Amino acid sequence: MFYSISQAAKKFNLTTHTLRYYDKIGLLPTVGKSSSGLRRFSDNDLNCLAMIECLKETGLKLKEIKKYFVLALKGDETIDERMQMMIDQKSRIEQEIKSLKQNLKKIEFKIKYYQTAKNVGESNVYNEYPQMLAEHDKLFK
Amino acid sequence: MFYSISQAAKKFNLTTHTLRYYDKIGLLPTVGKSSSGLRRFSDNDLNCLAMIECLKETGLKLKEIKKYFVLALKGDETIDERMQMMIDQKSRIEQEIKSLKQNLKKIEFKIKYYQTAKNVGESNVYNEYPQMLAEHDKLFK
DNA sequence: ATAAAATTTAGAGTATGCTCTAAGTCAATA
DNA sequence: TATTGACTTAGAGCATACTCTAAATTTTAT
Repeated sequence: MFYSISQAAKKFNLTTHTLRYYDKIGLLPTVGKSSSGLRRFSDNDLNCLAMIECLKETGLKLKEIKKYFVLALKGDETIDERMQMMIDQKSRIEQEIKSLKQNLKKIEFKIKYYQTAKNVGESNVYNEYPQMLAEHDKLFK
Repeated sequence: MFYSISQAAKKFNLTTHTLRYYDKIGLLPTVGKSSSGLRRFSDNDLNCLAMIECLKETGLKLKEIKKYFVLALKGDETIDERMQMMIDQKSRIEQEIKSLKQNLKKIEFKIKYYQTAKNVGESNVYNEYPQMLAEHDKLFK
């Protein structure tokens, strides 16, 4: 089963422009062409796209993603290297989740701060509420 | 207490170039200048920088961060708007953490897949292990 | 057969966030 | 006093990831 570029784009909420751009930079090395030059996306190409989207969403640069697929194309002797890329990516994601959780706490404090400020009717809560100030310092310093 | 641009940069692991850039785009509206034109970062300015870093790390664009500080400068009548910005940002962060956790699972599957492939001594594990294929489909489709 | 819709290419343009350079000014020290 | 180092500005350049255009070709529908 083959898909046109717009069918493939639709499946991943991308534009055809984006898919052609990915092809151009070598991110889709297995996508074929029909006799008249139209791109034909196979099921395997769609699996690649799913992986591209996954890696993109976790912050991997397109250059790195390309490196991954180029390695995959080389065959079994690159398994170790590809596995190491995924292990590295795993720890980057874990670190990112950790960082987001910490920053979420700061944002939640800000919301609480604004609620207090609204109740008190003034925004200069820091001076009035030493306890809040202490909490602020703990979070932001 | 005041800090030079390089002292401020050091505290936040930024370059002086970056701080001047932030100043230029209006992200540091309260930073003053000495009589001879040198920037003077107050403790409050450093607090702003801490908030800028927090918002940056959670993916907010500099334009939005600027909007936040411009609102803060306007005073109490913008508290509601600023609080809404933080509430919106909170849900974006929560969504982002969710997405990262899902993608982490996919990466972890890939690692497991490579380990299996290594044990079996071939990379075409999908055909040999229908169970793994099913797991792959569940994660990637 | 023909018109409309989809595809192709090369290449230009855009948005974001820096990053660096050049030329000059200012402050501290030997 | 001279030099070193930090600072200033304007503005150019860079990396990433698209995004769009134009002109030509192909496919699909009537």
